[in-house]
Amino acid sequence: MKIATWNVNSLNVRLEQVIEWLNKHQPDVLALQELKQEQNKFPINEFTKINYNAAWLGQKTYNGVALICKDEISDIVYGMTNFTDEQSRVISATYRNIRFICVYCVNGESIDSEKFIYKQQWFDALNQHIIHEKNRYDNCVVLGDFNIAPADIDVYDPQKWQGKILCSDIERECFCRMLALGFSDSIRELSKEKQLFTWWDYRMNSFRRNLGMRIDHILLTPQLMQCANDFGVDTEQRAQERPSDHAPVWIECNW
DNA sequence: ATGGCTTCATAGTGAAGA
Repeated sequence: MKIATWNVNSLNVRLEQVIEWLNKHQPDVLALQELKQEQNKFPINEFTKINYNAAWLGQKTYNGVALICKDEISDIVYGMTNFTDEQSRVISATYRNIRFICVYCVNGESIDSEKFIYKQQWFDALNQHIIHEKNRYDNCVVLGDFNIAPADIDVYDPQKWQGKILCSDIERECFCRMLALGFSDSIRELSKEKQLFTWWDYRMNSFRRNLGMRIDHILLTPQLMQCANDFGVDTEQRAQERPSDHAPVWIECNW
């Protein structure tokens, strides 16, 4: 089974690239973030045309998440349990008896911002949601744009970013607490201690200079982690014309 | 130099992303 996640930074702009990517890579599941598209504008026909199903949660202008799957999707939950959020950031669904939780986590702007308070509250709610889902399903995947670089190795210039948004101790503790619920950071484990990035700022020629961060993650429960055998970050996609600032990230497991 | 670019929005002295 091939499982992928990609923050597409507007599905309106990137639809053609997403369809091409699905055709080329044929993942079983692709989690998308930042659709930036109203619920009723989601181009479901473009996905069914190439034999994919989808569950999505959109809104105007910002956020928006989707799960694109090769086969039947069931038990779709929109948003988080016990947390009312006007922002469309979470969708959960079952595919081949595995629970997939697609997340577009709060950015937070800066650690002295109001949005950073929201980020912390939001992650508390996400943990509760994950606990709830994990009680219902043995095998879970939490994947998406976490907006957290878990360690210094995940940052191109840790000195410059020390204590800053995406890299603060508070955020890294949030990430650790999530793993402590019973998940592995699959890309980190499969790549060992190798540095790799999933996002590069549009500015400063960041991609060409490889000034990036690893903020998109695929978290796996133990049985799934045990059968994970390959992974990749599709930097070719980030190198294309008019790319998203995030690259697709994928893992393969014998499931 | 706390900028640089991209998207969505509106016509802002923009807002937000990461």
